[in-house]
Amino acid sequence: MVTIIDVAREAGVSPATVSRALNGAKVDPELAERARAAAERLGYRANAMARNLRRQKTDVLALIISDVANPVFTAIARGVEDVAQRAGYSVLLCNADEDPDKEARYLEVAIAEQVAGIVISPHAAATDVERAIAAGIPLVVVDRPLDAPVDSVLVRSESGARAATEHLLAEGWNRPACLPGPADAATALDRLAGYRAAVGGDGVHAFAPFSIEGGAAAAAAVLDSHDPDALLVGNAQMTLGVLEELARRHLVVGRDLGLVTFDDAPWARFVDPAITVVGQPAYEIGARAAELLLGRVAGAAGKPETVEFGTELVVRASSVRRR
Amino acid sequence: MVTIIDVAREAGVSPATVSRALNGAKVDPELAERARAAAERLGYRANAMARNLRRQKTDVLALIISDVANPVFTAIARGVEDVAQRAGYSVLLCNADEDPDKEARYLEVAIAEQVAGIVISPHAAATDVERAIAAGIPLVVVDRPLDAPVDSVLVRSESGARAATEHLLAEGWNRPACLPGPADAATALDRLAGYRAAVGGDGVHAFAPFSIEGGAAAAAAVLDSHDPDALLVGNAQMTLGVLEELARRHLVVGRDLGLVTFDDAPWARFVDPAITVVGQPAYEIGARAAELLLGRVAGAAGKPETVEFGTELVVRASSVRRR
DNA sequence: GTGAAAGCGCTAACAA
DNA sequence: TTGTTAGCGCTTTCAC
Repeated sequence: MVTIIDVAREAGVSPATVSRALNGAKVDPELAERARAAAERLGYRANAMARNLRRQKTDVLALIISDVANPVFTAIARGVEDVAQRAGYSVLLCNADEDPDKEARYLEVAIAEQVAGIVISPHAAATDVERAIAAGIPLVVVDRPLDAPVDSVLVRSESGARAATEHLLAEGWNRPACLPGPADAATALDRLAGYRAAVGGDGVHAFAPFSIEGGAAAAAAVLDSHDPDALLVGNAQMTLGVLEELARRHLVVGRDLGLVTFDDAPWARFVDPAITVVGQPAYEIGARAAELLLGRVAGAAGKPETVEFGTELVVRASSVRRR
Repeated sequence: MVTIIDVAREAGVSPATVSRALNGAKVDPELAERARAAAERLGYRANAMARNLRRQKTDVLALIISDVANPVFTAIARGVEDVAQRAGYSVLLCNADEDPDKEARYLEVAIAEQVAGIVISPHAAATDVERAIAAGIPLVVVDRPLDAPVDSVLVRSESGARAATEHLLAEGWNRPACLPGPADAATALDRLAGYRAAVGGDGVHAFAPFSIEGGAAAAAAVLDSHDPDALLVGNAQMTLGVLEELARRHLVVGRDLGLVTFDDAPWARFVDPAITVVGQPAYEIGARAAELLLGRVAGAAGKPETVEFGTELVVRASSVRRR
């Protein structure tokens, strides 16, 4: 490893001067040039660990998302990354995989690595972020709210679910059921609440994980126990499982059953029939979260802020009753 | 921040003893317990930067992938993560987004952060990994080969493309065209070569980026200039664009046109018609790459190793001619 | 087995 | 402006 001392020796200046030259502080142009040339010649890369240790801060943000396979989160990641990149931060992407243990482990890693800030989509509202806060690391929550006073960038899931359900009812599907997701996810509960507001009662629902298997299981559960004529599904992953289960039962979407799902996955337009979705502005959510976070990193004080984005109902064939 | 010195003071022992106790070195059980209790009481988290600086190594691997939105790469990521996790390493996931600049930037970050090792799916065969190698950081390439002597975990794209094309021909599609991907990606060239071997000539092809837009553009190009009756598509993202373009032209897959694509995306079974795919063992690729890398991290010497996985043709409706 | 002390590579305070 | 020096928090000799 070539250190700043090697460079200093090579350039015939002091390590401090090399450091200043490479970090854009005021240095005699001639010496700066010598330092730069020497660094180049030796292929010098500043050791980030040493620098960070000394500076007591990093230029790395951690983004802990609940599922990389979910297109919503990859879009959020893009938003976070673009904003962070532009501000000179790199983003450490961590995939918690809807697993609270993994999530906790990544939080610990983020703290140990002393990241400048954390964006997290917590698996459950009870996720413990105390240690991060205690360590003085700014933290912004996305997608799912948290039982803690932190900055949040959320989506009005409830009104989205309500609008979607009303749309189903208006299309003549009179017995919609709701597959909101896992019972410990706040967004799932919000969706269920919106659904219930629209049906004007308890309705029918089945909790299940945000996964292909979860979707299949939940669909099977409501189809076995009740006789729904439409489904409101919590996310795109689940929808794949739902489609699988429906195919198994020879049920045709748009004829036997109406379908609306959360998340406008890129493939939603191409399945048969095309799927009506409740779209979320995922990229913007990520970007806004990163902006909020960078503000805190820069020292912005004040109460935790909550930003809420609306959803957009994109009507396609799956929710329109075939005549 | 609570440091090891605070803990030492609290426990009435020396910092060295605390360090030893917390890292499982030989310490008197009684003192060890006191140290552990004090650490717990104070909520002590070892500062990873300081530790790494001192130890001159990290327990973080970097995984630089070309596109998080591509299900193949998220599956690879899972494989890498599972193996790394089990060995006590965390994985820093970097999304190069098929952008050589971003890719280079992440490589620099990985070097600066002194990661223990790097798994990378390089955008192009010319990607420069010299600095990483010069810095002594072990590196394993996945999915796409590199013009450098490094460990690689690859897929036999050529034979996969060949088998897929032969399948199309056998199904009676006599004029298949190939949309292999971008001209600077080695896998794209391999796929083209396999296709050409099967058609026994140059055939028809159009290069385009591995993206939805790329797929649409490439499909438009071959449809405008030639009259193919089948398409072999380079990846799942592109296929979404191809489907879009075909819909725009009112061409029906399975009737007007046969279709086979690389990558068994989770949605491939559900689009209309279900898509015949050349599946890759993505998870295993990631897992194998991580194993190889950890071997090198642990000091395994020897020539660069190349592991090749086969592909699997999964025949669905899109390539079967409707009667 | 334990503690004192050195030092990883860097930057910031201080002197010159 | 530049160089010298101290020290970020940790682990690891080296004495004891």
